[in-house]
Amino acid sequence: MLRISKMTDYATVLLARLAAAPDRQLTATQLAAQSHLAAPTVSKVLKQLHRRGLVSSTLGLRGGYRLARPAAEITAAQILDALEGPMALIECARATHQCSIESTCGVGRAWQRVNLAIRRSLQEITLVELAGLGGEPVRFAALERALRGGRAERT
Amino acid sequence: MLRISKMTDYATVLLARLAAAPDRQLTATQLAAQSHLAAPTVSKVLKQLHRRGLVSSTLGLRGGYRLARPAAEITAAQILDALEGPMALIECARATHQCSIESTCGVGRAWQRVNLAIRRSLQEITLVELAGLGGEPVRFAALERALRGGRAERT
DNA sequence: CCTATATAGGACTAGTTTAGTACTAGATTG
DNA sequence: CAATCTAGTACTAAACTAGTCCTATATAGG
Repeated sequence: MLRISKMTDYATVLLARLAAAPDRQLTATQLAAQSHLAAPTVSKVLKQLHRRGLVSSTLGLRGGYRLARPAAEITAAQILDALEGPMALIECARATHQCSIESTCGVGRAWQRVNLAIRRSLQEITLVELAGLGGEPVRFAALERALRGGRAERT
Repeated sequence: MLRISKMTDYATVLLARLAAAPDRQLTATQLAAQSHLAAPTVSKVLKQLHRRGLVSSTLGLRGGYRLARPAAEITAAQILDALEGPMALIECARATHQCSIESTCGVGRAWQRVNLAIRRSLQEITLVELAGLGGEPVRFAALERALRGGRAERT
């Protein structure tokens, strides 16, 4: 199905809310209310985002969360990595792969290239675009550039 | 993690084997041996591929499987769809979505575009390339073209 | 100093999905 | 009619996901 988890989806929504109010500091409760999500779940996601350095937090009374850096410097790939770990379409594409037939099947290599292409495109999409703040829609030009750059060997 | 299931991975390997021997007819047992996979699992995947029309089969003694059409006419997207159903990064991107905050969050729309871009790129990758039969590696030019075509509104 | 409000971290549970197996039925060849 | 295939379905075990709860800690303010 090639899907991202709900948590990652939630994370994007929450980050988009934070991006829309860069100067303010929002609590987990506020974000939950804005997003119509359950408070404990929101809290969990924000904690994870903090752990991975995408948001900064203030403890105690009047505490809350805000983006750790400008929305333009947060990419879709970073969000995915933060919530789900480094993405890999198939096991073969991961660092420690052990495939007895890889030398003959060649499929792994092909998937790896697809994997890389998708990954690079996700690195070019920023939170600004995901949050719809840029005015313009997602820049597919960026996608193209990423893919073109990924083609190490010329055709 | 943005991954495909093992079954889909197996399907690709099996289809690659069939693509490598277009004139022959291979049994599930033979394919299992070639691929170092468990016979029942291979059988299950092949049955699914048959159901979705990617392979044709012959019953009875001397039966077996072969590709339903040339490898060049089987795409990565078709394989994914056959094994996992229509792909969608997030729930919002599916046909019957019900998201109370979609009008304000805008995130769903952005993911949908990413989704579409990936999907189109997968439609341009054929089994020939996945199986490594084309001589040339996966054509990233095709990926680019697909993405460029996906950009309905100009920048 | 004490309390209310926050985040931080971890443990835990229920539900769903995935992977794999087993069994029965039907088709074809010889 | 027997051997060898595929077809379909049902089932089980394991893994993952989503979500909740509890405890600890930090801060602001009375």
